[in-house]
Amino acid sequence: MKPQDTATAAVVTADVVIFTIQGGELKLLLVRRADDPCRGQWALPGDQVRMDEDLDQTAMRALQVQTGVHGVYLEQLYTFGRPSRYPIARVIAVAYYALVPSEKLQLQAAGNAEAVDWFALNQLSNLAFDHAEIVTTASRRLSAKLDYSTIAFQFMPAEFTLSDLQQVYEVVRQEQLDKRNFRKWILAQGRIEKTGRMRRNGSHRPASLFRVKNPHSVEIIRQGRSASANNGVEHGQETRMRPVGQAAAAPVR
Amino acid sequence: MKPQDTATAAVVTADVVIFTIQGGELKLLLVRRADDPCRGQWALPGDQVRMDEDLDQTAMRALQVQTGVHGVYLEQLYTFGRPSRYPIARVIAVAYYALVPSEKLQLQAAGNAEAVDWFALNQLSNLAFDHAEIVTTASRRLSAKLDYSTIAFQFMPAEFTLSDLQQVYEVVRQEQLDKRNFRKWILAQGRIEKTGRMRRNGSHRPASLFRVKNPHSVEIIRQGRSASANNGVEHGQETRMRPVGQAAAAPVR
DNA sequence: GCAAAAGTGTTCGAGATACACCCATGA
DNA sequence: TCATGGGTGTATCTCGAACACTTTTGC
Repeated sequence: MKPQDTATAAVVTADVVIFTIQGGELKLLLVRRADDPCRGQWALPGDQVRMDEDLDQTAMRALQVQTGVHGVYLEQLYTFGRPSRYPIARVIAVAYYALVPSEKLQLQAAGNAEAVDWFALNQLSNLAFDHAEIVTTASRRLSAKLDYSTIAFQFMPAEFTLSDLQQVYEVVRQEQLDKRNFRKWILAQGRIEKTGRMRRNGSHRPASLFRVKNPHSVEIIRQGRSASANNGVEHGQETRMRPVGQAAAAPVR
Repeated sequence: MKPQDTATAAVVTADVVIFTIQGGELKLLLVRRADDPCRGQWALPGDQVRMDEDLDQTAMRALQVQTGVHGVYLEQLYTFGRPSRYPIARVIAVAYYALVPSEKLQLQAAGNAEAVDWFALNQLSNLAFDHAEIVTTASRRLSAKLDYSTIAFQFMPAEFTLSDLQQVYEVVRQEQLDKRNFRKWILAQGRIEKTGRMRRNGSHRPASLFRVKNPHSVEIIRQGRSASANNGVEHGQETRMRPVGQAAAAPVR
């Protein structure tokens, strides 16, 4: 509140946990650091917040520079600020997470990264700083949000099969789902529709392709109930539209 | 990631949205600023993050200094960092929200506040900076979290009636609930128990008093389902214990 | 014809919802 | 005795969970 009193200025960074589904695994993007501290260690992509830059913009910029993708789902996760989390300086990290469709993968090491690669979530080498903690938090958030929002669609390319979509849920939640129940459930939501095209993929029956009706919105599915209301007050479904290429506003959770 | 390159140091503050239930209304605590900028305007309590201080600690400190309470529920909300949100300097606010039982209210203007008071949520005068936006975000989070966690108990004093508790849900969600269904639902959870004592409160039948079995934990109630699993994999209920007087870790949502 | 994934319905049970009256007290 | 909030039970409905076989294709 009183920035002029004690000049406790800190460095603020935006670091991004970038998820994708690849080969039936949940993977995330790491960069090998070219600079000290922690030179040579794998870390989350991220960068300092510039003076005239919004936090979301920093996250998007870091995302774009490291992966070449833009217009993907990006949401603020949590802010990590333990004094000891970074050696020497006081660095506070505003962590974001992003979901990238498996089609958009185009890697390019750039900036202060000497290498970029995808890692399966359960086989991470030891990460720089407190980035392991950030990854854990992001995974939990992703898994939770899968259950009460339409975030899963953000992993999907423009056209996909129901098996593709089911796989997202299975990989993130780490459990097998029943095909019939999954299809009933996902179709009952009315958020996807058949494109009319089919994908033939091997020596078996071809699969119908679907598209998301409203690909750039992430909606909250289950509004809470907890106990029954006895009047007609309807408090609207939470919905947030997000222009492509822009970060989401502060989320409901 | 490279704090030494461009010295983009910012001031970081922790600001707290402090909720309580008072007189059947959801209220929050504001302070009138004694200093520029925005001198004389009402704002959220908060302070600069000190060099050796965790973000949670800053929030707790601000909370304690302004209200004299400690050991209440405190959770990080979101980080606000628009470049224009604060005049002159670049100030990034890590926002928290806190829930205070209605019994613990002890106000005292201190620090850089010339006055402290409670305001009903729907009659806020225009707040300093982007604090109105922060309050909106906090209210949404609170309302959402009521539905899928046991956060409501954090509003309750040590002993309370079921009507008291129901009122919390009604006030926050802004709708009337059916008494029978509410009691069935809340008792079926098995998280509260009768103390054996009664409260006599007026010219009507006395009410049984209850206590929370596990008052310092906030648990996630509804684990998501989305589609039925067909194997026995049980992924544990999310539960976080939080020592009294300490801030919560990064939440699931 | 055979391997491999796509596609499809029904039954069951738990929990959410709707709904109305008696009880204990103080004035 | 009356006004006030405390306290209780039942019927119905919705939705999630369990469960197995046929279809279409490529080889």
